Order: sequence, then structure tokens, then C-alpha cells
Amino acid sequence: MPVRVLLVDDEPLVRAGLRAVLEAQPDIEVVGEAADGATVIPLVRQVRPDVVAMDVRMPLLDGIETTRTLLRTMTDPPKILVVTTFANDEYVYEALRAGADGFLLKRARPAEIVHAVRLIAEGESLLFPASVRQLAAEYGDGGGNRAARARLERARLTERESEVLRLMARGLSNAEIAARLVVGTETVKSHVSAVLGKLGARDRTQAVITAYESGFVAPG
Amino acid sequence: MPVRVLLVDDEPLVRAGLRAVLEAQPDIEVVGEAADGATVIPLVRQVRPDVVAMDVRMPLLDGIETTRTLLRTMTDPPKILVVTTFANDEYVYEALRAGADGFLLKRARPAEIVHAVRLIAEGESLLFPASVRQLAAEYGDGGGNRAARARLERARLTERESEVLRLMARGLSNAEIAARLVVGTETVKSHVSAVLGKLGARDRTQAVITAYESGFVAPG
DNA sequence: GCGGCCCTCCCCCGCACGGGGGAGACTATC
DNA sequence: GATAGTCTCCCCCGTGCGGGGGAGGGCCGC
Repeated sequence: MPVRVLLVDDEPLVRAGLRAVLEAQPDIEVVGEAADGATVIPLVRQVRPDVVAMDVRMPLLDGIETTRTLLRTMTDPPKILVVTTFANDEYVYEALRAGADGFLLKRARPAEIVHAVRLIAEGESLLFPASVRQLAAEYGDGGGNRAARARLERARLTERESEVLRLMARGLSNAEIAARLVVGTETVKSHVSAVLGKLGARDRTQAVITAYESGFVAPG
Repeated sequence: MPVRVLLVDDEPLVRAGLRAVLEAQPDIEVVGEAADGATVIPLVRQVRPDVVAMDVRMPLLDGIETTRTLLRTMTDPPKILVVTTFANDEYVYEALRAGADGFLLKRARPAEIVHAVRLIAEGESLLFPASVRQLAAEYGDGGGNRAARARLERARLTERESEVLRLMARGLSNAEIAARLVVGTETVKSHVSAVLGKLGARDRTQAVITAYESGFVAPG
């Protein structure tokens, strides 16, 4: 029986590449794709993959939070293979701390990618034996890595903040948003500031761009 | 006769992705791959591609130098489509100055990648609004809002105004746009005001929304 | 030559925006 | 009861933004 793999990456090109590489193998089967963390959880429950090849940096819900959610909510969770562009990505450590089983560089050769998936599927902790994982676990504890934590927070918009961002993405001013939500303009300003901070945006225009680029709002 | 494409990227995964996406089209044929700029030149002479999809950042010989060499040394050089990860990559502008015919983001949708290759092959430059709008038009209502597109068509933005709108849609401030275009901030303000007026937008955020909704700029 | 368009730059001016604080009320969780 | 998170509203304050208007130079077509 083949290894069932689910691909999670916000870039279709990367997904197509992984699919091409993996499906060339008779013992590996790509059973699904997802573009962001939010759609992964129900998809995993549906298709029951053995391995999830997951990008760390994704809009709205990143690979770390998705990994945490998967491992926390499922009784028999799939193996998590973290896929990343940069080797010294602080996200990687965070993901491993969250319980990922291994990590893989996007610039790896096809043979390495295939090898990684097979190893992960067999229960091996690729490139990260227990000692290294322990190291990763201690890394960033005690509120150490503020930058990574801050970026992590950005993926977590509250319900109200999401609502505000949606209205911003429709071109509404703070006053108009306040009127629509029946709250004060100062309240809206608070939410807007929170959104800007979490998204790493300098102004509302950049926030709206992020909303479009991430698929949070879709054109048309 | 199909469009003959040569893929140049140091990451096998990206090449596999591009190959998968492009070869799904009956009118496009991938005739070769290269991992760095140095091996591209003899390969181009050998396989004679119509389009070279080339990464900017590569080891040994980057996409810019490779583009320069190709255009300088060949009598009938192929079209150069610059492929990059980051939208505001300084290398991209340098590559375009070196003579590349267009640029494409790696996070683009497969349909956009295919369209880009076809347009480049037909001799159109992806830099000009006409082709970008055509790309948007071919998406139909799935990729763009008809009203927004009509508004953009009616607006008849000048070349400079289109350029400014593109930069606005990347989240740049007036000062940043001025720096990039090497003009004064007051000049940029004039262009921005003209864009806002022609698009019927109240502020830059609404203008950027129109740009996305019309397909003038495409989300990842 | 002349008008028209475009690009460039300048002035004044009002204001919405965004940063940096703080604070009370409600809910949930332990 | 304590803690944490969210939502709500308030203050001050600087500035980037956009409106309105004007102006010079380059290029084109009539």
C-alpha cells in the first residue's frame, strides 16, 4: 500500500512540483492539496493522509499553528513534514517544537524529497533525531524568541479583527466601518491597529494587499 | 506548432512544478532544463527555445548576466521570462533593463503562468498594461470583476499612471514610489491624484482594490 | 505656429490615519 | 478568586495623504 501524502503550500507552483516529484514514485500517492492551513484540518480528516508535507510560512494560518491543531485535535494524526525555503528559518524550530516530525528544504533534490517522505512515513524523525528535537524544544522557551512569537500571533486574527479587515478590503474608511459595525470610530481604530500589527502592515493599503494576496478576500 | 520553453532554475522542485504546469498545455512544450546560468547559453543554442523561463537568483551566473549574454551574443535570441519569488525584487528591474521581456511571480496561479508564457511567446511584453489587461480579460469573471475592469478600461490610465498604480498595489508610499521612479514626491502625488480621479476612488486603498478586482494586478 | 497631452514640480490646507498610551466590562478557563 | 483574552472607548500627537490650483517643458499632430 502506497504512502498517502497531502500537500500544503500557498504556492500552486510548489504544489505542482511536489506532486510531480512524488507521483513519479510507485509507492507514493498524493491524495490532496491545500493552499492554507485553515483548509487543511477538515481535509486531513477527510482523506486521512499518512504524511502532510506542509509549508511553514502561509497566510492567515501558518504551518506551526496548523501542526499544533492537527496534533491536538486528532487521535491518530498524520506525520508532519515541514517544507521550507530557508535552512535557518526560526519558524522551523517553532514547528518542530509544535510536534512536526521533520523538515525539508525546497531546494532539495527530488531524490531527497522522496527519501524524506518515505522516512517520515516509516516513523523516522528526519534530520532531527530526538536530541536535536529536544534542543529545538528548549529553544524559544521562556518567552525567548519574541520575533517568532510576534509573527506567530499575526496569523491569529480575532473574529472582530477579521471582520474589520474584510471591510477595509472593501474600501471602507474607519468611520464607515464604525457605522457598519455600530461601534465608535476609536474602537475601529483599535481593531485596525491590531490588524496592521498582526499582519506586519504599515498602513491599511498594505493590509488589504495582504488580504488579497493571501486569499483572505478573493477578487470577483 | 507548440511554444518551446526552456526552464532555468536552481531548484529542481521549481523546475518540476513549471514543467508540470506547462506540459499540461497542448500548445506548450518544455524542451529542456538548466540549474544555473552557465549551462544555459550552450543549451539555448542547441535546443532553440522560443521562451526561456529564468530565475533571477542563481548560483554561478545569475539571471541578469545570463539574459545580457544571451541577448548580446545571439542573432535571434529567445524571449526571456523572468521568474522570481518576490514581487519587489530589485533584481527583477535589473533583469528587465537587461532586456528581459516580462516577469512572473513563482506564487502565480498555474493559469497565469501559462498565459504569461503564451503572451511572451507572441512577442508581447508583460510590462505593458495592454497585455496585463488582456490577461485579466481572459480570466473572465472568475479572475476579475466586470465592473471594476470596465472602470479601469474607461479610466485610460497613462503609462506613468499605470506604473504608479502598480507600485501603489505593492503597498509603496508616495515617497517610496518617488524614490523608485526617481522623481519628486509632488510628482507622485499628481499621478496618484490622477489615478484616484480616473478610477473614481476616494483613496489609494480603494484604487488598489480596483486594481485587484479588475485583474490589473493578480493575487498569488 | 499652435493646441493638446503628458510628465514634472510647486504652493496651501484640512483631515483621516496610525502610533502610543490607558481603561472598564465581559467571557472563559483554571 | 485569579488570569487571560477580547471588545469597547478614550486621550494626545505627528504626519502622510488627498483636494485644489497653478506652471513650465517636451512631444505630437493639425
